[in-house]
Amino acid sequence: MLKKELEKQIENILRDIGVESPRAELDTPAEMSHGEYSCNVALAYAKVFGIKPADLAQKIVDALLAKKHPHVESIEIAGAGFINFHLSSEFFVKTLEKIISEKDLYGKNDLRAGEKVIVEYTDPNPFKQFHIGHLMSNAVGETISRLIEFSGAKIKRANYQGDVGLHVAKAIWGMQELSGAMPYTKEDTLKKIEFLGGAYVHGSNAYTEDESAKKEIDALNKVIFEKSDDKINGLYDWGRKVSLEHFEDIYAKLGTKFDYYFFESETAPLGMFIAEELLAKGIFEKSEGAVVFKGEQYGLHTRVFVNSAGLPTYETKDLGLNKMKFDREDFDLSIIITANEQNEYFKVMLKALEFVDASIANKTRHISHGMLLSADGKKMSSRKGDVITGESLIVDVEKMVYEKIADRGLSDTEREVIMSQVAVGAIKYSILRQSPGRDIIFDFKKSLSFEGDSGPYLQYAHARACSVLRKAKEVEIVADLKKADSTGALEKMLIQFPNVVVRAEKDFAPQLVVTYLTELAGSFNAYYANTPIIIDAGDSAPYRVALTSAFAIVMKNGLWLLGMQAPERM
RNA sequence: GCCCCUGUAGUUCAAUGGAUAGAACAUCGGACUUCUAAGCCGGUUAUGUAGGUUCGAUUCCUGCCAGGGGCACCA
Repeated sequence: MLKKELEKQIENILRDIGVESPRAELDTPAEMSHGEYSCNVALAYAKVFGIKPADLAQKIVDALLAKKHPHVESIEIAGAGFINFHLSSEFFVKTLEKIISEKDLYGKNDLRAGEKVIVEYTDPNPFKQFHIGHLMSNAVGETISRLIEFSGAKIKRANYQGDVGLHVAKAIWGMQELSGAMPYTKEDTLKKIEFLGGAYVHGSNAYTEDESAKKEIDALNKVIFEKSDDKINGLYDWGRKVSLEHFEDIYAKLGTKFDYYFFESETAPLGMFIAEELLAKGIFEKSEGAVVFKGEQYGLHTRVFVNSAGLPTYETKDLGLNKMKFDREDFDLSIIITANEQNEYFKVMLKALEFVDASIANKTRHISHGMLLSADGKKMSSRKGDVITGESLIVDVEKMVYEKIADRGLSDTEREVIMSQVAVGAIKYSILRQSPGRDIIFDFKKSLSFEGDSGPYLQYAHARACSVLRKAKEVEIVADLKKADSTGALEKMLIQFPNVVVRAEKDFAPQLVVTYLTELAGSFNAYYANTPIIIDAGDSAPYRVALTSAFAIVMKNGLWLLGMQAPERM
């Protein structure tokens, strides 16, 4: 890699003039006129020599020029003492060649070669609705999985679902109350899901509003956990199955394929075993009839691991879950993605996990996504039933896309496929455009807008490029990089892709990919609007077609990283 | 009360300690006999506050102000 070679060269020069273990890092300047790479070592080390940064920069540049790298066109000193590198047109042509020959592989790196990583995300609960929060977890988790995969690791996608616990008791209590309205087996999934959702809301409201219902639900929770009543078991099996089948439909649409499914009903027994061990060791203690972990001694807070009824809480199940993951495979890294409201909780749970197995705890990392707030800044809640389900959101956006592409001359099947791809792209973009962990103000109208900064903007640029490539084929123009135009903004953007991927992967920052692709699409759109690519392009046509092809590849790879499809027409 | 997170343009968001803080929406104004106008070109507007560290701070540290989340048997 050119970047590393240049960094090494600069470090050697610094060492020659007396800097001990120097570190030189090339940056990508925000301003294109500053070249493709810039270096700030002169500013950092000027004080060591007691000279002006510009003078030190000159020294370094002289040494660099004495052994000039063949891919460097020119080196200049700018600003307070930045060293800016302008790369040669041969370098750009070579990179474009590389993009076209590597195709889907372009932009990959080997930072995590040989590693095994597990990412847990989405985590919807059977008996409850799949709401927009799950959509967010899925979008973030899928893109982080793909970034890690693109860095050479073997990735396993895991989904952890709460099939036991108080929410199940609330739902089953509600099912019994509303049993008259229970859909027949033949009726479609949506009806069943609606019924389940309603049952949960009913049970949840009763739990807070009606003291005797609360007692019944608490008792039911124990019955469910012990599987001691056949009739309840029947309701349980029905609800669980309906939920899980529904979830699979959504995963398919979102483009996620899970390798492992974990259920709380499985993690609870292992968790209980662990909790008892920790209690015996004195790490956990009894308090008011419950088993608790006092986090205060580590600057955290106390949490209940086994409640006074003797049932495991989420805390204990999580201990079992994280142990169980490492029983499956020996992972180098385990990532858990949840909403940011669980940040403090995870600190406590991970602290407790240290006492179970320190190496597992050290390899486990919690990443949070933000909460979805409605336009008035309030939290959307599933307990009150005013939730927007994942499904309804996707369907609403799909309808809009369907209308929009009515006059594109597409077949019905094409139209349906594109509708879904663009709708999912629009939703994922609105989630991934900002840094994960921050709340998202979800304004329906804006999030569903296809103008400007949006998923469809990226997909549209890609579809246009594909359209150009189809045209090129039609008029028999073969891509060829020999007759290069002068290097422009589009070429400069294209060669940055691998650097962006590395940064995004290191920081788990998908928004960097989003921002980059948005700028890249802008570059292509401007190029497209101002440059004849085929018609009236004369001798330049083969190069311009090749450039268009390189753009389409990078855009497609970038969209893949974000978990979005790249339709060839729309 | 204690702990954590966040304050950037009218609004929604970007910005690995670096150069003139970058987009989009909104708004106003342009271009089109051409390969997809979900597009292109141009105008206007921002780092909560007071200090500190640094050659250099939106970024790191401290105080204050404002908003959000968490803090015992939900997940």
